[in-house]
Amino acid sequence: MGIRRARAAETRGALMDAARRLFAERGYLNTKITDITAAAGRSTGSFYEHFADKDELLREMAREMEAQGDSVIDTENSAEHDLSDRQQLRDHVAGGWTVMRDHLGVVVAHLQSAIAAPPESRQMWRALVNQTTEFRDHLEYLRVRGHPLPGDPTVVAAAIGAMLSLFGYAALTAGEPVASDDEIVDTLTDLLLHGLAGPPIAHGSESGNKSGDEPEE
Amino acid sequence: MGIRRARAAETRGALMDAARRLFAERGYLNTKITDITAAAGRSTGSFYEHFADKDELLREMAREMEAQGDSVIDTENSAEHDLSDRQQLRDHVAGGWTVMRDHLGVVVAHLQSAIAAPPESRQMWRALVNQTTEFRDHLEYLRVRGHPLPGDPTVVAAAIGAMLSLFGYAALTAGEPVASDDEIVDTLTDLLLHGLAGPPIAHGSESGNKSGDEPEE
DNA sequence: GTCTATATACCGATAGAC
DNA sequence: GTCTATCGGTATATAGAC
Repeated sequence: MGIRRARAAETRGALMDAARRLFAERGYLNTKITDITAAAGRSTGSFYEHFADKDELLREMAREMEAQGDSVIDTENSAEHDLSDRQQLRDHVAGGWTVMRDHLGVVVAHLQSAIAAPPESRQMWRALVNQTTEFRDHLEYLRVRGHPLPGDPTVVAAAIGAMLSLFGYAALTAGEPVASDDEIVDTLTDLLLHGLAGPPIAHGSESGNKSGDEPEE
Repeated sequence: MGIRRARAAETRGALMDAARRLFAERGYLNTKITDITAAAGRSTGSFYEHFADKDELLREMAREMEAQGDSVIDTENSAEHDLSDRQQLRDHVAGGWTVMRDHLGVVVAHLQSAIAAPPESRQMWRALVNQTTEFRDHLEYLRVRGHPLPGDPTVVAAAIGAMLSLFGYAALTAGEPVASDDEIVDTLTDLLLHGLAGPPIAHGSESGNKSGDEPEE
């Protein structure tokens, strides 16, 4: 491999690394292309040798993320998942949470990009549905087996995706941690599994929750 | 009342009406001040006689909305609400849904504005917490009475707020209705009340009704 | 491929006539 | 208060030297 190509790949990588960091800090919309090149120690013009625009850069970052084996919600295709089983549901929630943590820049950028689009483009609904196809399949699997669902699987999946996306965005950019990762995953899992009514009373397990953390205003 | 003042109020109203429509269609971020003035049939400079900038216009729209008696989530201060009661929970969900429908422009603008801000500003988390203070209070009321919650009331309320905000945004801008309003409200209510596990086999409230509803096999 | 310099476009905001 | 005209700042994208 020639030196030129190595240098090129290096620049490309430097740009993407810088973008990841800046997107997580300042966000996608507020990060200018000159910010990225400056942070990467390259010139403005160099950017366009590798990407057509900021949007293509984001798509490349998403491609790379998924190539690493992570996806936005979950990747398991087994489809034989029982989301009414706490452990399996928790695995899904935890998986999504981890992805958001580890790829905060990409996730932030995606959400900002989708919501900055004109509402009439319907982009947000499409994004939500696309993000949750696996989840919807699992719900349909449940329904086929006679399990009662709160509503149409697509709608339920989208609602859950909306919760995870926006809550994740808010909590992971909140500065001080809202709670520990485990607490959050447990909370979201229990909320999604049994709702506010709580689990059927077998032995009235106390809601052993106590996070002395009070996020103010 | 002088003609000048009437004309001024008229302009102000025309600008706000145009903004409401444009925000709902094109969104807050994509609507330029000149778009608003053009749609209102006024000149660019006229805008600044009534509002310092687009942000102040939005705040005024929000003020007007709340002055009409609606708020983003709910306005009942009774605080003696039992969110584990389906009817009361449904009323809250339906209330929030109706507000989003009737003030789509303001709601769209608020969400876009909050999520377009730099993540480091922590604005989204603050917005979520502020939007759901009432809800959180109701949850704390539940907890005090010994009802088990999925987690910290602030976190649970924020998660629910995130779901309603983003799902509402997506569904109400999806073009063709995702489902009827009643279906959506019912679905969200049931999801939030009993989760994916579903209600204990014979739908009782939280009473000692024997549960044991777990999908077989 | 990378750089510097710049064209282009756009939008927010203001000045000043009426 | 409303208008027309314009300034000033800023970001994208390109041109052309190296």
